[in-house]
Amino acid sequence: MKRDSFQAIADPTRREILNMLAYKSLNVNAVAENFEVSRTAVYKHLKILTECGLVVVKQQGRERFCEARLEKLNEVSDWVEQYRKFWTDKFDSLEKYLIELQSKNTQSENNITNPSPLSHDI
Amino acid sequence: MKRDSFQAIADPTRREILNMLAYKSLNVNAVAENFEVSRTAVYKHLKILTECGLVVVKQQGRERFCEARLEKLNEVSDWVEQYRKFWTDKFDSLEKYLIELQSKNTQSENNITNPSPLSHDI
DNA sequence: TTGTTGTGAAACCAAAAGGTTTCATATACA
DNA sequence: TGTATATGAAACCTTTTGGTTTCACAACAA
Repeated sequence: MKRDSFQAIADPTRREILNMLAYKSLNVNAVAENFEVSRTAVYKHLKILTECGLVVVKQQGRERFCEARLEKLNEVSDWVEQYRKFWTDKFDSLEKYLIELQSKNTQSENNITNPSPLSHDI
Repeated sequence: MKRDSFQAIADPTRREILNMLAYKSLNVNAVAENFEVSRTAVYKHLKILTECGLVVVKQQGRERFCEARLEKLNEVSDWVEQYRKFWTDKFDSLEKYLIELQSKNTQSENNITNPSPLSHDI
């Protein structure tokens, strides 16, 4: 289906699911209980979240526990943050933010992830 | 239609439009010229972006200049940033791990592409 | 005036999204 | 064993999405 995080979080139910799973894993039924819509509908949302990596599922007996992988949101964060300066009115704040970002980047220059605000990796 | 920013940026074409308008205003035709799809299709995207306030239109003669209002993205930013710790913490752990690893074996730095082996249990 | 340009809107279409009900099946438990 | 539970999948439906072609019209330019 080639879904991405942007599409996944466009739906308010899916955002709520992510919030619900942020601090504790729940099985499919437990997630579904929190919504008006049917279990099957929630299951489909979970499937979409799984497809784009925002949720992983771990089988445990007949239950399947859903776990949020919120670090996948960095794809969205990176895109949005490149425009942060447009709503951060005080230049100081932006400067501070950039400095903070810069220090992070230099610390990790020799490895793994591309820290560019435009990167869509991992 | 009660659209929100989350839905607006779910579409890649609309994200590209926003990027295009980030630093300069363009009239409708000028925006449309940059895309494969028809002017009418682009116009509809612009309408959606206008409806949720991410773009404002200023008439000038027979032309309508589209201006990005990227500060409206703070709705998205606020939501995403509340979860930043979920990937910043991991990143920190990875950094520590790599620094430790590098001090023992410098060659290993090229092999690590995914921080998931270091996942915290939440 | 006449023709060209920039734009909005209408009618239409196929596919995707989000939902439902129903059924199948594997696991747990009395 | 037999029954309840947790889940996945299929079939189906309606609305939304993203696109098209076509037409209307105001503003500009010759």
